[in-house]
Amino acid sequence: MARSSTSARPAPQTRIQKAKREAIFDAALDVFSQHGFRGATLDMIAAGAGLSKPNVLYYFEGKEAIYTQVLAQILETWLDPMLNMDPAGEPLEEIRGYVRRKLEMAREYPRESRLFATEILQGAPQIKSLLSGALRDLVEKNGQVIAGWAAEGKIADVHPKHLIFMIWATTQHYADFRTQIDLVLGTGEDPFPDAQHFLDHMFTRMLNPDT
Amino acid sequence: MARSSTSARPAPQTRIQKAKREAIFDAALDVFSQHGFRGATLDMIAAGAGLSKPNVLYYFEGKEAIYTQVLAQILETWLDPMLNMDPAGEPLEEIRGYVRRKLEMAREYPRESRLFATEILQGAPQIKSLLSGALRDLVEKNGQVIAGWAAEGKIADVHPKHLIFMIWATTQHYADFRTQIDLVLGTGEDPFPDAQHFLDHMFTRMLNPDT
DNA sequence: GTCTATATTCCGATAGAC
DNA sequence: GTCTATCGGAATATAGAC
Repeated sequence: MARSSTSARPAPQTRIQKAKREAIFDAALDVFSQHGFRGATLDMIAAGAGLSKPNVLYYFEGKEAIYTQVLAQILETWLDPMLNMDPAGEPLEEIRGYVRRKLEMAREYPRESRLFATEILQGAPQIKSLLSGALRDLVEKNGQVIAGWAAEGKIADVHPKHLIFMIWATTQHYADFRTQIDLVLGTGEDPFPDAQHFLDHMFTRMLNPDT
Repeated sequence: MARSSTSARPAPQTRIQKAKREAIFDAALDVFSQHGFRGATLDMIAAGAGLSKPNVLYYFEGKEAIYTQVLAQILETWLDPMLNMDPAGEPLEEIRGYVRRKLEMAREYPRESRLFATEILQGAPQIKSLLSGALRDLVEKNGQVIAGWAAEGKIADVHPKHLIFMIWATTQHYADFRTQIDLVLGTGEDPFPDAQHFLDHMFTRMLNPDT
């Protein structure tokens, strides 16, 4: 009679339970990123996970709990482990490397990008504090590194925070607006190779201190 | 017994009817752009328009009809009257002018931008044909003008379509991700003046043919 | 743990009085 | 034309058998 049966829902214990929770997570990411929170239904998530609806609710307290936990999970990989400029590094390489990693993220994790975009578009009801806290500090810190490089003449004199916004906008665009890009390009081809080359070229031109 | 009472809903006739339809349109744009189609409710729209729910349904055939018509309406001002490069114009001015007008649109019509973004994020179910038709042609045409300028050495040699994507991404970002921008900047200040100057500066650097 | 059946809430749409 | 009241379907969540 120690510590069992006290919590409302089981913490992941056995391998099987963990696997099912992950299947639900994955299906939920699919559904929420495509339809938004309100547009998603438990039936869709259950079907995607290969479970019945009540069985999904055995593992999670409810639809909102699933959404909150999925969002929290993706923020760890999204907000923003890659924004970590080394003041001692080669400035152009540091920034271009960040652009490359962000574009790689957009390519590999488009569902996460779209879910994040949906959350922001709707006013970031669940992650306001994270944006004004941890993310703000991260932008402040890295912005100062960039400003330092500019002051030393190692890169062009650009507004650091808007540069970061521009990197976010241009890279995430290839995940969030992928539908539009594919339809406008018309070809069935992967836009990322061209995008990678284009962005590398453009940020190089923007940051070149010698012009 | 000529032509009355045949259509299911009244076409806008009197001034008052037209005004109420516009009030509904405006409220619907508010609600749909913030919550998406599924997240919006007729009660929200009715409240925003100052009408009862059945009264809203007197003027429109249903929720989906409202959404479709609002979307069609905004596309006229959004997709994309500003993308009209003059081959005989000054290249840098043509492109910078387009950036400026797009950013101005993001500032003046953020609801339209967000509704459009939501529609694309969810796979553009209603406007696929428009994207692969009219918009695709527009990008093709203007892309060739830009490519011509690059071939003549009047601007740097950049990938024209990805340049257009970049303009869309960077300008719309200030409408669609405004919540994030405000929280990250922390100050309550309008980000658009800095954005305007920053983007003008950056696109100038990107397109300068002499480097 | 997992299911079928069902309770409950919410929302789009309609009926009908005025 | 506009309202109150309500129907009917959909979706979240629960009950209870197995």
